[in-house]
Formats: sequence, structure tokens, C-alpha cells
Amino acid sequence: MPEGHTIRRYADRHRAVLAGRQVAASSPQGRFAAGARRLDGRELLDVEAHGKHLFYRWRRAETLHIHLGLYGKFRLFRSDPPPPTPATRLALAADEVTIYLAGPTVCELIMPSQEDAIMARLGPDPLKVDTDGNSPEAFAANLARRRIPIGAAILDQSVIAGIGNIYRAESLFLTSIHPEIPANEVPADKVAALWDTSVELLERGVSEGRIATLPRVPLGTTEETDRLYVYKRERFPCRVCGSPISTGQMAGRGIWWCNTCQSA
DNA sequence: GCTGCATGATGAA
DNA sequence: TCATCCTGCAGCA
Repeated sequence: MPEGHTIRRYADRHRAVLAGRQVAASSPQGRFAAGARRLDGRELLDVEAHGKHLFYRWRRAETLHIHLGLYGKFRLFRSDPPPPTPATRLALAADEVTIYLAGPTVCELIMPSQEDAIMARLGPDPLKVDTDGNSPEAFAANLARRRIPIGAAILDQSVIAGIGNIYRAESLFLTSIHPEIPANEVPADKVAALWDTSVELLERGVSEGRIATLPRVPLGTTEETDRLYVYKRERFPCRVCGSPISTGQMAGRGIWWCNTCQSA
């Protein structure tokens, strides 16, 4: 489930198990064979996440840049890993830990200048608030420059990094913003609330390991699988006001909202 | 066993 | 706006 929270969890996990170690690298699938050979035996120094991008830094090797896209997945085994599937693009191993990567959109070695270019086209990451330019002001400035609907703007990773289709629908619902309002016409207090909500939701996603936006259920209560307000809930009434949930397409993806709770 | 879909992004048209 | 990249899995036969 690769929105920003998943990527941050991968970064933290991979740093914890591999940083400071000599890492064996290979590409069972073969499509990253040259890169894996280059990394094989190097010491991993750090793993950084920004939005949906991962950067692995090594002693005496280029940075490994990974973007999971829609399908990409990591699998981590503590010991006795199964043989890699033929689709495994990259295998990393150190001590008793083995990590397999399959289906990424991007898996490449990059120079510092390329890394700078990637960072330059990414907006602020709510999970890095208070570091560098990851501020609500940067987010507000990015929105002020766009006339596209707010629902399209926050999927644009150069506006805000790490928001995906679920967080887009849920954060707009929680801030009562109708997705079709032009980004530059959203009132300043709503923009601030949208940033704060993004920080809260993503941080909760990191700690829980999944996207949940409803209030936590009391201990001992049966939990429903769907912990969302509007995403893919067009067959249900709004949890807050009971009106039907609306759905449509925006920026090429499905979007869901409540016409009553989210004012135009 | 097969089909269609998915929490993403890009490049062509 | 659409096709494409490319993998896993839910849902269905």
C-alpha cells in the first residue's frame, strides 16, 4: 500500500536492519544486474524517504533510488528466506536479514546531481515537517500557484509529497473541502487545516502500518475492516451526515467525497 | 485457472 | 486523456 506512510516505514525498517552493515546485493530478475553488482559488498550508510521516493546511501557507491509505483513491494525475511521469485528485481542481504524488491517503477543508481533534481521537483513531505522546506507555508505557496482543482493538486507530488489516492479523499473530507474547488481559491485556514490533517494522518499511518482515518475504536470492540470515511464508499451513506457518498474521476483516478459535508 | 483491478507516474497525442 | 510500465491478489468460474 504505497502512500507516503508505507515508504517511511520501509526506510525506517531497512535502515534498522541494514545500515552499518556490508550488504550482499543481486538482481535475480536481471534487470538491475549491473547496479546490484556495483552495490554488492558495500556498506549501507543510511536510508531516507521523501514522499514516495526512497534513497539508499552507501560508502563508496552511488545512491540507490527506488520508487515503488503502484505495484512495487518489499518483502523482508529474518532468516531462511524462500528463493526469490523470478520477478525479484533486487535482493539485499546482511546477517540474518534478506530483503526482496519486486515490481518497482524505479530502481536505479543516481549521482548527487540527479538526486538534487528529484528533490527539486518534490513538494514538502508532511512526515518531515519542520525540516528543510517541509513547511505548511511551502504547501500553501504551491497551492496558490495552481488553478487546478484541489483534489488534483494534492495528488501532484510537486505540490505535497507522499499523498496518494486514499489520503487525498480522506484528508479533503476531514477538512470539509470540496475536491473541485480550485487550489488557489481554498481559504488560508482550510489550507492550514489540510496540511495539519496530512501530518496527522500520515504519522498515524506510519505508527499503525495502514491507512485508518476514523477515530480509533475502544479496546475490545470489534473492528471493521474499513476504517475510512469516503474512499470507495459510494455504496454507503456518509458516516457523519448520512447523505450518499459521491464519486467521480479526477486527475485520472477515482475520487470520493460527501457533497453535504464538503462545501463547494 | 483466468480476469480485472490497485494506495503511481510518465510520455505521447 | 490515454496507453504503458509491471506485479500480486481478490473475485469468479
